[in-house]
Amino acid sequence: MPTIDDIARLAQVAPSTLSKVLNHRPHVSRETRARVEQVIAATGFVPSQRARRLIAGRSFILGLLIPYTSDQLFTDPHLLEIMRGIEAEANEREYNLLLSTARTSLDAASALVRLLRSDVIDGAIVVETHDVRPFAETLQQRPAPWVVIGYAPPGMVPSVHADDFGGALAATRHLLDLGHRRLGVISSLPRPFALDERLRGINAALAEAGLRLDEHLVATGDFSPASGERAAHCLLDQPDPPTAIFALNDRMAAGALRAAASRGLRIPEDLSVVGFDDIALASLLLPPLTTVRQSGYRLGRTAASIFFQCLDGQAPETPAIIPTELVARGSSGPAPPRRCAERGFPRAP
Amino acid sequence: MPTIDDIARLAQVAPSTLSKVLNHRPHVSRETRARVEQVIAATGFVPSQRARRLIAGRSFILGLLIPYTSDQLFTDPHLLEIMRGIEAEANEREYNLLLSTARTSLDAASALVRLLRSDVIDGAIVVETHDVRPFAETLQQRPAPWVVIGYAPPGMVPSVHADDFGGALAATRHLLDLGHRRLGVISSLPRPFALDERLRGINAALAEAGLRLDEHLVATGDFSPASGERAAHCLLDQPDPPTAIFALNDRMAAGALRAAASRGLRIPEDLSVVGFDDIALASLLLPPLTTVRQSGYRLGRTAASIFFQCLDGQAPETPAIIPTELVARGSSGPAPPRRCAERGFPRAP
DNA sequence: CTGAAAGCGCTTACAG
DNA sequence: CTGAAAGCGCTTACAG
Repeated sequence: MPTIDDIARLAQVAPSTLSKVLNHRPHVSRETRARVEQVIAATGFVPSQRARRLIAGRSFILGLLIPYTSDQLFTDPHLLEIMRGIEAEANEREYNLLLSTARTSLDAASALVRLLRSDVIDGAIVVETHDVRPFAETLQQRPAPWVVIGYAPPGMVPSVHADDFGGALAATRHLLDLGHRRLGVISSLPRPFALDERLRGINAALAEAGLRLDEHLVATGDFSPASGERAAHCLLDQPDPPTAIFALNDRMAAGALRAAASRGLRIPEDLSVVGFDDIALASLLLPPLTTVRQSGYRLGRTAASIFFQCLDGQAPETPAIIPTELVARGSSGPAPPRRCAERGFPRAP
Repeated sequence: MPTIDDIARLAQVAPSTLSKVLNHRPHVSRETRARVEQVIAATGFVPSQRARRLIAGRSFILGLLIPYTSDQLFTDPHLLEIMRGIEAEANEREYNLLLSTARTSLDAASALVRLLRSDVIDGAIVVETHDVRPFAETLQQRPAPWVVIGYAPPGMVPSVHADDFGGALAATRHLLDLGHRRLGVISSLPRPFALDERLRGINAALAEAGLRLDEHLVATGDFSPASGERAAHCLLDQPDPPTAIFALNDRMAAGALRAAASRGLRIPEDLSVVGFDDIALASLLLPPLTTVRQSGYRLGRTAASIFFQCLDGQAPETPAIIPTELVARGSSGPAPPRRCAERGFPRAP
């Protein structure tokens, strides 16, 4: 690989002059600049980032830290959209994206500190669905700009998250508009902040209608379809079962559809089912799942934008909240006239 | 951040001696080493990678290039498994992973050359489902080790791919064992190499049974569920329709299930459906989809391992072929006794 | 064994 | 405007 000295010799200037041209700095005569630019173009010379970084005192690399606790995250195509969003923004700043995954948040946090210490990256975006405090604590060893995609305690770190509250509010209103009055919910334990927000949204919508959530109608899963199936059975086994089930993620909603099918319940005639996330699966289920969509791309892009604001020494106001959108499909419909002994009638397999 | 000079002063040695300790080099007395190591531990000093890279003449960063033509790839959770596999291997070599996506192969190829030219990365793994030649040509501008996950012309570049042939062979044998004799296939146009291989596998299995693929029973989609649905209808509209449909990816298989449902065909009693990939969706469909699983993690890990062999100057024998596995689920069953006017009987909505 | 010097490929003040 | 010198933070021969 040719160095700046080689090219400078070719262009018959000093390396320092070549450097000025390379960086579009003033104090170079028109003619010199033209000649040098021509040589650069002819040779296709690109200065070594390695040397540049040493001088700049930074790496121009943004870390993306992904703990994948319970590998749930990694079955989530959403993440790829987030990456694309981050990359789009990073490219504009001539930053590259470094990927680091880890099994737990603690592993991710220590990987992050190592990357910062050895100055491989200038800072990071952390995708954290659970608790950002391990990161905050570990990062005290080596402070650097970082941004969380997810929920963080106020003032701890800049963050971006989807409008989980608003999405759940819209979905619940949708069911209320369809005449549903008994709403079952499939939540999870432990419950990430995002699900707290979704539950808040549900409660707010119910309150608007003068209703409140029957705590017997809140079942618990672990985000997996199988757990959603079990939870749906629990709900439908109640003496006064719900006419609609709102599963707080799509995968559990898929399980709920399956539970309904095994009981011979028609969707949406006998039971409405709503999910959250709008994963690729959602539109492929039979019937297609009504759900709440969030834009991973915008989450990523916004997170990166905030990161660069921090890097520039600004203190952006966060959390930034990315809108969500109700996508009404075939799995939700008018509430059945009377819910009673309709469930459980058998059907040819 | 403290530099090696700071720490050397603290430990009362020359920077060059500190460097030796840091890199576990000989010719340091036992006592000096002990003292220096203690200071390093106490200060938590980690040498700057930036300076190291300048000297080493390499970046210790491996690029991962992902063209996402038709964004099909990006709805594929598979990709995340590939990343994890690559990262696992890279970590052992103390390499970091740089992510670069691009809309087309050409964009990706030019991004790759730019990354190489500015010595941000030492080489790359390219996920290419279509044609690697644009990469090969562009890379002549700046040769570097690179490995393809996908199919490549022999001798052009080291590559890794799944055993598409074997997977399709196993799936077809499975259907033949169940008594199916008229097999419909949903393929695509244009057809990536992987699908050619899957078709080869189908033909090989049919040949074993003294059969051959009826070309009227090969329909064409574009990998999307909607296209699979259309293609399935075409197949089922034939005068002598198939008793089993092998869609060459899971998303089209999901479409085929939907087509069957809309015609009132029971799965698998009236029609068997088999997919390929085993995406998360597959086990959630009703009935769960019989399909062929490939391990993204192993693909990634193997690709990285081959990359490092290249980096070490070896010439690994490739393509490496990662096994696939038939996953028999509920969507495939014994062939119906006689296929004739069974299709199309209506059903309560 | 230990340390002073040179150098990796650039950029940044600073003279001329 | 132009270029010689110093320096970013390390490592690598090379003396001592």
